[in-house]
Amino acid sequence: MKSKPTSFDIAYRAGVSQSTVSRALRNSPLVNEETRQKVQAIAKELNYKVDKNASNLRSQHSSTLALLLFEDPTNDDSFINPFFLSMLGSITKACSDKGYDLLVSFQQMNDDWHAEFEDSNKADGIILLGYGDFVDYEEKLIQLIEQDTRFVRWGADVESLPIVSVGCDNFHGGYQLTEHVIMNGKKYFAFLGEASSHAPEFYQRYLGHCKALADNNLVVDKSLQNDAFSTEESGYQAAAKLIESGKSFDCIFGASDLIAVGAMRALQDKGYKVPEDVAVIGFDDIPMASFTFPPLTTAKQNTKLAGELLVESLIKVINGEEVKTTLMPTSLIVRNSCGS
Amino acid sequence: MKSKPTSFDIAYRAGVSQSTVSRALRNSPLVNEETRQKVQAIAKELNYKVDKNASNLRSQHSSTLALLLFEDPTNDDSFINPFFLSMLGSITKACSDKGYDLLVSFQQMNDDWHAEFEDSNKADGIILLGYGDFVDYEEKLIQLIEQDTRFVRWGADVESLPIVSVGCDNFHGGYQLTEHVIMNGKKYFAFLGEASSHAPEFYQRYLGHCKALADNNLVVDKSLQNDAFSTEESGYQAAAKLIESGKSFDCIFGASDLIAVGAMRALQDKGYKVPEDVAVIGFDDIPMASFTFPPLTTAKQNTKLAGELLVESLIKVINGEEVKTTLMPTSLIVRNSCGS
DNA sequence: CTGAAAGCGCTTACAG
DNA sequence: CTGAAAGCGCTTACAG
Repeated sequence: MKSKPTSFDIAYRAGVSQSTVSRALRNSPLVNEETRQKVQAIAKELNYKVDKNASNLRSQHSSTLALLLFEDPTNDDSFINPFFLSMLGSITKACSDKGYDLLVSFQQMNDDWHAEFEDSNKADGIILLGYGDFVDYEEKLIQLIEQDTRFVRWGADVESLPIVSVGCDNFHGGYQLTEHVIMNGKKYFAFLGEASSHAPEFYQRYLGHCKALADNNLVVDKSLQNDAFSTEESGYQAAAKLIESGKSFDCIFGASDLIAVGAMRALQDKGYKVPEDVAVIGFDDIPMASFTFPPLTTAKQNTKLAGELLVESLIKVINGEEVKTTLMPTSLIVRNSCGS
Repeated sequence: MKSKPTSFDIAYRAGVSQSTVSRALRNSPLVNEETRQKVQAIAKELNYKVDKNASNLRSQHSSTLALLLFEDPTNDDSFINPFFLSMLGSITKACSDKGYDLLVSFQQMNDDWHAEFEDSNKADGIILLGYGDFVDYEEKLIQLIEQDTRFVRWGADVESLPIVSVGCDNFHGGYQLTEHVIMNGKKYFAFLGEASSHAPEFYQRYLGHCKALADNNLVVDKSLQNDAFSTEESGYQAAAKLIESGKSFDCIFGASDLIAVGAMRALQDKGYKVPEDVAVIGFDDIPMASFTFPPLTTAKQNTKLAGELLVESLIKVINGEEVKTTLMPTSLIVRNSCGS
């Protein structure tokens, strides 16, 4: 295996100093055009690439962003939530566009994630993506702040802490979705998903949902809210429990599409017709939402835009620019699961 | 912002030399147990993390793997093929398990991907994942070999080159799927997907398909094969063209699930009943396959296992161990789109 | 078991 | 516009 060329090899061939090679390669204005061209030609010929470890070490930044995906340990099968998977896709694309490399890692919620990447100088900053008990999560966020780690996160705004978040208007999404189903004549809503400060996104959706009910003179029946976390299986179980309880309802609002899909399956297994007997609505608009039977009405979170905003915000944080938390709108996607 | 501690800071506090700190932190057997404990305690207290840039530079390896996702530029919307997305998920998990970091990047098929990651010492090796015209792709592979880049790839075996691949038994998968539908009484098969050396995976599926037809005394009608690449839209178009041609057929074999899903939609838009009028089968078993209506019969490629094999194989290649190309079995997933 | 020293391949003041 | 030199923070022979 021939050893890789260094900037000294190029300097030697070009008849200039190594410093000049370094400048020429980075298009420094301090270098003569002719020299620059010669150096670059030789670099190309030798298939030379700057050693990033050396340049990062010297310049103390890495042009690399880290993505930390974390999940609630309760969900321990090996599949990533499809919503986060599509975020992962859009973040990867956004990083390429901005000229950053992306380091991806998984952490369990209970791991000790002392921002290993940033501390070890492998990344300039971190994007946090995942669900988990927010109360536990908040502790970690505080640690990150104390360590001066530069990061942005996906999720609801955390008013009590100086954190840059990018998230969706969950409240409005929940409101809009509920209102739409009310227009279709449904009156008795069940909500599947934790509605507490342990799950702020779900909670906001629930609050929007309740507001829509109240604004339409409908009653919020607390006993029709069952906890569920974002998996199909959990949605199935929660819906099954609801059905067994014997309470009557004509719509199930799944706090996420995965929950809604599981709920729909539970309903159909028990002989209910969707949407005639019970309408079902979800949240996220994951790819499979348009393929369920009937196709799922949901609130779309724009993952492409979210990925771009997350990356752009983090780059600004790294550069010390001022950045504000962004609240993206959701869009109502009407399909057939809500009765039109 | 306080500056990060270095190994010298720890050495000073521990009253030992910096070399000893370095050894203690890497659990070298050359260091006294007591010294080691003291050093590690201080490191923890200062929240010290080894600077990876410096250690990689010095030791000339990085404990990082790079994943190069490439796509045919014809598919230029921002969504990654869901099959690769789930591979991405499993590769990420496999890397964490093996103690490697993962750098992810996108490349267009026509980019100059001179293994930028490896050359720049950011990664010890590369995993190649994507579809594209294989003839173009092969050129790139040859370049990588010439550069002594360590890599493994997902896909069909390339017999002519010394390359480690991990892939599925596409031939057998195509055979098995076709045979199953023949059992269900279908006789006139259309195949949507390029069947040539430009797309070896699809081609193998096609060949397996043809063999199954021949073994069952059915005719292979070449005019019922239409090119398509792996998007829903392309599948829709190819199926629409097929329908317009007026030829008769009672089964469509989509070379991938995405193609099959698009074809199913085209059939239903034209008033055909699936599977009564026309059966549809796909390949991959992407998440949405179980949610289409009717649910799609397909050949499952085990992405979890694939990710693990890819990572393990690459690590072996990096360590100079001998590795062979792996051919994973596919499994027939029978749902309702094939008539039982 | 420990320390002094060299050096990985760059970038960047500093001097001209 | 260019070059000589220092130094980023480690790892690893080498010597003891």
